[in-house]
Amino acid sequence: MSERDFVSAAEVAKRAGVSRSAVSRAFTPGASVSESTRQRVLQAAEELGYQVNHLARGLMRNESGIVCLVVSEVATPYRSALLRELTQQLQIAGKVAMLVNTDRSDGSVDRALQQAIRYRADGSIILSGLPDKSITQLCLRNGQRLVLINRDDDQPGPLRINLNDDEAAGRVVTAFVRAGCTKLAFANSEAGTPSLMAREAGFIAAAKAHGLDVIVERYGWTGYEAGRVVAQRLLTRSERPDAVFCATDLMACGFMDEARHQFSLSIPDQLCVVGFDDIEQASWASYNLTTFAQPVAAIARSAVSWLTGDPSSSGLDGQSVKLHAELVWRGSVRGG
Amino acid sequence: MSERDFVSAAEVAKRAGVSRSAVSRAFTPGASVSESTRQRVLQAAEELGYQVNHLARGLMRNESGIVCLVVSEVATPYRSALLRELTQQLQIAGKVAMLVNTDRSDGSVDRALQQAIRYRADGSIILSGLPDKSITQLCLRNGQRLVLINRDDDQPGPLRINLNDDEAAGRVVTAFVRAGCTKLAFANSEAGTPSLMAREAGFIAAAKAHGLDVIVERYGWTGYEAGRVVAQRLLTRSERPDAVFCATDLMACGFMDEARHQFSLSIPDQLCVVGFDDIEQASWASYNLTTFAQPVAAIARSAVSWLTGDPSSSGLDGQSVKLHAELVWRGSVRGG
DNA sequence: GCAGCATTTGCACACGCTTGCAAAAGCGCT
DNA sequence: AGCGCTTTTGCAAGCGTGTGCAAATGCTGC
Repeated sequence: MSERDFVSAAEVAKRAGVSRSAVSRAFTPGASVSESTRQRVLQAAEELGYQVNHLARGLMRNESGIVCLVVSEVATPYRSALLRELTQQLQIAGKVAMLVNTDRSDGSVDRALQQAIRYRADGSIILSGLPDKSITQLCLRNGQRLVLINRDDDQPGPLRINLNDDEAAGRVVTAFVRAGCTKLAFANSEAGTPSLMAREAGFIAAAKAHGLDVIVERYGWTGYEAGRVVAQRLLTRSERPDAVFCATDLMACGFMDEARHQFSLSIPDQLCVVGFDDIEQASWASYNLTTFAQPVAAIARSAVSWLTGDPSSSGLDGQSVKLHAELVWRGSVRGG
Repeated sequence: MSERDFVSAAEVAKRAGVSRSAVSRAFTPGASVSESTRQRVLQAAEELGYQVNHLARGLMRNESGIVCLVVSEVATPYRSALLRELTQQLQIAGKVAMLVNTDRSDGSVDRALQQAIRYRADGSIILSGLPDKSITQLCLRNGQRLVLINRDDDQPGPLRINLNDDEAAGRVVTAFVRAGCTKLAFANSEAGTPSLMAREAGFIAAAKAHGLDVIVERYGWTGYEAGRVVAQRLLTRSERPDAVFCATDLMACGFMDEARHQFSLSIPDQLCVVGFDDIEQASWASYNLTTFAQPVAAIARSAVSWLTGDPSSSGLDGQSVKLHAELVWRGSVRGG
């Protein structure tokens, strides 16, 4: 019972009365087989419960059909939404997703990519962290395609997908100004990833263009708790902000909860809030948060289509895609 | 550049001045190699950037190290938390997770399991839906191990992990009664999965034991929106419930938001609410929901340890594990 | 019936690895 | 040195598949 005994193409061949190559071809789209034998093979396969061994196929073809997803904090709303989108797109493209968790430790992403190489993945998509240069080289040298999402690394080779973070941040300032806010604050985390810093920089720059200063507070790792702590700090200042741009929806949720339940502030009357990501909770009645929608579907589509694309047509090298984050107006800013 | 050209064990062998078998053994824990040659091989491998080809290894050993996770609605808080736990445990156990999305369509789970077989996965863990009997047979016949989480199927073979849903539901009734509630309601979805139905049945039974009736309302698929709709229906009844047990935290969040923002009810003063799952949002200040914590870590541990366990010791057959959902007291019920 | 051609089929090798088996090497002892 | 024993090593046979190549088959038009 415990012994693993899969049915092989040879057995199917015998049952169908054809050669083993025939059954191989019957399962290879576009191969040279007559319709009659193809049917006979398929029938025999069905009866025996045969399934092509993708390990062996991958060994021969030198491409496994596996795409490795490297991600930390999978359980976070934005990450899991992106993950859903990616796996769906991959399945549609006939690939299969391999999921590798990373933590904050240094070699974590590198180990994930090693796994990818060991399974001869056709490519890897990195949602968190950055790979070491050496391992990136190793991947590329092996014909592994790499996609970096929202991690701006400047080495050539990988496809880099990013958003217009700074421009988006600029639009927040005009929204705040139009709402009559004057004391702007930015709630960031200490993670310091390029996209977070771009939002901060863009916000500050646009504020300066309006002649406004920005109070910046950073704490923790872009989660709900971090938002509460930052709120705690910002709202106890002598000069209390009347508008906050949070680097992340999760932080915005924490911020709003703290503002309401600990400081009894009313949103948007006394405080305007804008977030980023448009996670599901942003649309919940308790938050009703105006925020920027990450185009997760578009991100996934371009990642997958580049991974599965023809190498000659798309070019394996140093692409950079910039996508647009759309502002979703809800009720956390006055006068939407 | 586009050609995939991995370095093979043969090249490592040549560089290290040993036979190909030696390098194979150097990478196989517990194989018979002298420490000196092992070091030489490892060094050569390092220099060449060699990574064992797990496709070929899996082909030989007839076990790939892949475990397939079959799940729908990955982006849901409870699902993604379970997913995080599972992938972590799998990585610790030296396995790697393959993620397959399913939708509500019928053959969806079956297709996922076919993928698993094609990649000769060592086992599959099913978080959503139920496989067809025939495909289950196929899996088991192939020595694929199967784990079903919260899906009570009674066919022998797979490991079935469940919670004490009905007993838990009973404790909700005593909590409501102690809070002085008399008009009980149960907010369910139309999904009709065994665990949801067990919660409903357990709740009704315990209420009856207290001489109380329960109004049941079912709508949609256990999400936030479903919770709002059910609230809409329940709270417009002539005899408005003063206590609601929601089949799911997500539904509870929707329910609470609707109750507060559309019906201006105060929780827990006018309405007590209990949920199930203990998703992260349940602990957010806006909800502060008393609910049952799914022991996701324990679930993942038992699933993985059974999958990776010695077949002779654990026995491949018909295990059933029942785990305990712990009540987490927060502020959505009076008198916690 | 046969030449000429397109289509289909089978053979055999390759892919990169593991592992049983027997030969070789090391080692402690007389 | 020689024996018996354990450890290490290399050989070669697989694992299940894809695919180039040549042989075989089918088809068309005379």
